[in-house]
Amino acid sequence: MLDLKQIRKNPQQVQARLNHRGDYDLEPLLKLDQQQRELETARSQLQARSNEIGKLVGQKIKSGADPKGSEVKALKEEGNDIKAQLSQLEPTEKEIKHQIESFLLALPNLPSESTPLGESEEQNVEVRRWGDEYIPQDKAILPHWEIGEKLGILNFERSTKIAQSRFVTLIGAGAALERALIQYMLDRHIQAGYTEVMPPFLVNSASLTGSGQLPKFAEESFKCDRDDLWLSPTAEVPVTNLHRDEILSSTDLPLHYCAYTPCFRREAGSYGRDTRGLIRLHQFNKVEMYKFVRPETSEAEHEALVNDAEAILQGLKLPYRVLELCTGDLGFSANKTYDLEVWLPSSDKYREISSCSNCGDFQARRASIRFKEPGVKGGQFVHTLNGSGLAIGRTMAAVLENYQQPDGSVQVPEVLQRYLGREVI
RNA sequence: GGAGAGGUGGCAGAGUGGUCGAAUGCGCUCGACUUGAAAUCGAGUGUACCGAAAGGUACCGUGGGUUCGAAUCCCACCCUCUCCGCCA
Repeated sequence: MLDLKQIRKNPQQVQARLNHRGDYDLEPLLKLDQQQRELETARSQLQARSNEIGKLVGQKIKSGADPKGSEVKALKEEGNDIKAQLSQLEPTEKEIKHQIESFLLALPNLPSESTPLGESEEQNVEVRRWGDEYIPQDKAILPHWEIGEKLGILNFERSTKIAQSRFVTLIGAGAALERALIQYMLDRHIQAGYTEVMPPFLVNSASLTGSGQLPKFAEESFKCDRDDLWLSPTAEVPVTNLHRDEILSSTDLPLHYCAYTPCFRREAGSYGRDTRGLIRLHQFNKVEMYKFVRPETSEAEHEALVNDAEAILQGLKLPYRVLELCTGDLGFSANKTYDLEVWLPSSDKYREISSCSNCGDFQARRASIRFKEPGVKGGQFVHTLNGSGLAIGRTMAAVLENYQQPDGSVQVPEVLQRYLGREVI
């Protein structure tokens, strides 16, 4: 959520930065804000008098005045009069406040100053590449779903029977490989100082609002309708809300978490895209990294976060590149994002496997997560960062494709061998 | 699902119609004492909004209602805990 005070103070500047992201008009918000403040002034003056009357009546009666006498009666009448006026003002003000709130909740984060300008992914900027030497040279490369089905470790067809399309069942070595990837990633991040958490996979509406998925992206998540619970689309949601409505001590910061969770996404509007394989499923596993940090450290923490995600790909010897997203491609809550794209030889291109975002104080404002310096009055919002480290299904796809052998088998990456207990699948 | 208890400041916990934004304790901050620390003593210590300031307003789970006046009374809802049932 953006800071209303900042918008009020520099409307043109905020508007200009929002324009880089899309079509947003702050005019209605500024009008509502103006109205709200006028109403608030009028209302609080009436309330002040009302409070005064309340006290006066109490005093008079206590000091022996006749509760039914004319003096007290006059005060009560004035009190009733004020109440009548307030009953006009209050609902109007409340309604306007709601409108302001809804408006603010629908505005995306402002891009950071350093984010490249652009309208779509075409304008994303490649920052670096790694692992060219590991790109397979073999021409007869099969897509991962064919490799998986041949080896009998992935089954899509039967999954439609169990659930729908866009689900997969992992079998035998496939299931084991998935587990091995999860554990390898968690172990590596824990080693790097992240604290593992395993949160609830169902989250309530307040949590989704706190991290930025609601109200705008309700269509993206599966909902358990009778319970105000949703299937979490990413661990970012529960982990953000681990500290919702908290005032942390500055000595607790930074907080570095990692979490394995399944992720559930409706993928509404992506019909026809990536219909085969592990790339776009309604349910997938992911290991997520998440940081709560002091504002002045968030940029450095962001760079470190990307490096932590890269470390996994490097460990697995999977070729990848790092992109910085342009303003038009930035996610709703992010002010700056690096995407990691892994090499998928079957389609002869890089595909997103991790997204590492700095959200600044955007989520902290929504979820009310502050920190306080001991001995200093007042608190300030933390900065939050999140990054996939990594999406497991897509990593599996990359491993199957990059490690496939001419005989149809798949070499197990060295770092996974001790988890899997075998060298070849 | 059934029965009961309860939701108050960073935490614990008092408060059942008026000077209650809220006792007390803990914690925290500052000061005194001390070589230093502990202990002790003293002072201070919620959040948000409006305002240049003085100051004002709101907030005791949420939303309504009664009243001149509500943390306190009434209604509805939500949540948490305990016991029973069911269950991995």
